[in-house]
Amino acid sequence: MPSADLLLAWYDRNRRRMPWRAVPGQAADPYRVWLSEIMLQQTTVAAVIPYYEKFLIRFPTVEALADAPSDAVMRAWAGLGYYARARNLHACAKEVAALGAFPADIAGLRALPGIGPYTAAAVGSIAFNLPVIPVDGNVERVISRVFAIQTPLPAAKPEIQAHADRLAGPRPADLTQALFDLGATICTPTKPACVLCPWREACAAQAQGIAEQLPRKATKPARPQRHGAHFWLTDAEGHVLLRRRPAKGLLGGMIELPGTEWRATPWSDAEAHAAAPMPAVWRKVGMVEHGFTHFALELAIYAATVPRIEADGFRVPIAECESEAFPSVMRKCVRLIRPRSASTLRPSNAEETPR
DNA sequence: TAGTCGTGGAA
DNA sequence: TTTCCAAGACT
Repeated sequence: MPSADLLLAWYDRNRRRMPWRAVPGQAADPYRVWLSEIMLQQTTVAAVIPYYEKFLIRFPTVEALADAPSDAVMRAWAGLGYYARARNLHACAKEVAALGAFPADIAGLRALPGIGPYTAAAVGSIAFNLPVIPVDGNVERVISRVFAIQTPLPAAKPEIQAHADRLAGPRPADLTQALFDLGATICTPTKPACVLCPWREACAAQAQGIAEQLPRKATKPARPQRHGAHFWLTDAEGHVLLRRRPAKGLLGGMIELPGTEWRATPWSDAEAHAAAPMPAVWRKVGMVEHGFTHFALELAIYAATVPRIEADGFRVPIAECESEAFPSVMRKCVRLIRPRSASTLRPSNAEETPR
């Protein structure tokens, strides 16, 4: 059985500094812990930091976030991905503001939008010092190795959770962050630094020499290819036509150039012209490629200028479209047309212009 | 429960 | 180049 005290001693010597972490000895701010945990879902620390800093300046408290217009939240999140997180973040802030404070128990946290079993345990342990262990990718890897679990993921999750639960106990906030740090710096996916590991003596995988082969994972299906066409339509006054995507589903609530559906077969020029927002002399500008988690996307980009735009959507001055809530794939499309816009690729710091 | 849902950097 | 991966939630 691995020793929590051993891990905590290692943590006290090696704790990593991060913008959302409390200074040793001081209480953590539940708002900051929660905000960081939502952003860190399936997202690297490096990608999160600039967004976290920006959110904290723009929305210093959960009340400020709750009172902000939805479009301001989506713009601030644009580029970070998994946009349902931003919608749930805003909804959660409203509920917490109405409650007066974050719930200090697992059931109360779990009932909030965007907070699942992992995040409830993470916020519970880090912000409220509840004796629980959040099981994320790091903890899955550490537990799989320490106990030499051969069951492939995701089937092994219950087994891993059961082992993790038994580790809970002393200094919950530090123990949780110690496990994160161990997984991030020592017990890494490839080439784990077992020689430096505080749990080396207790690790079954290390004893068997199979640490790097764990955790085992079920093979994933191949990503299909999809195709679409999107349109850069400008008018004589220097406006461009944009659209807001449906509130739910892929890139829900985000802004896009008007376009076709994304299907398995490519769009011919004739098909694309027929699907354009309005008749015009369309010129093919180029192609944009983008990889999503479960499919690869190839977009043909067409451009045209007309005297007056008459189509569904809304028009914005071309120079101001940088501040729109574009997901990355759409920012790539815009960059194809306006190469200079690359400097504002991510994250957008432009002023908000509520509509 | 198995899919859906982004992104960019590392391997 | 392609694949893998990162502090998962929701349906």
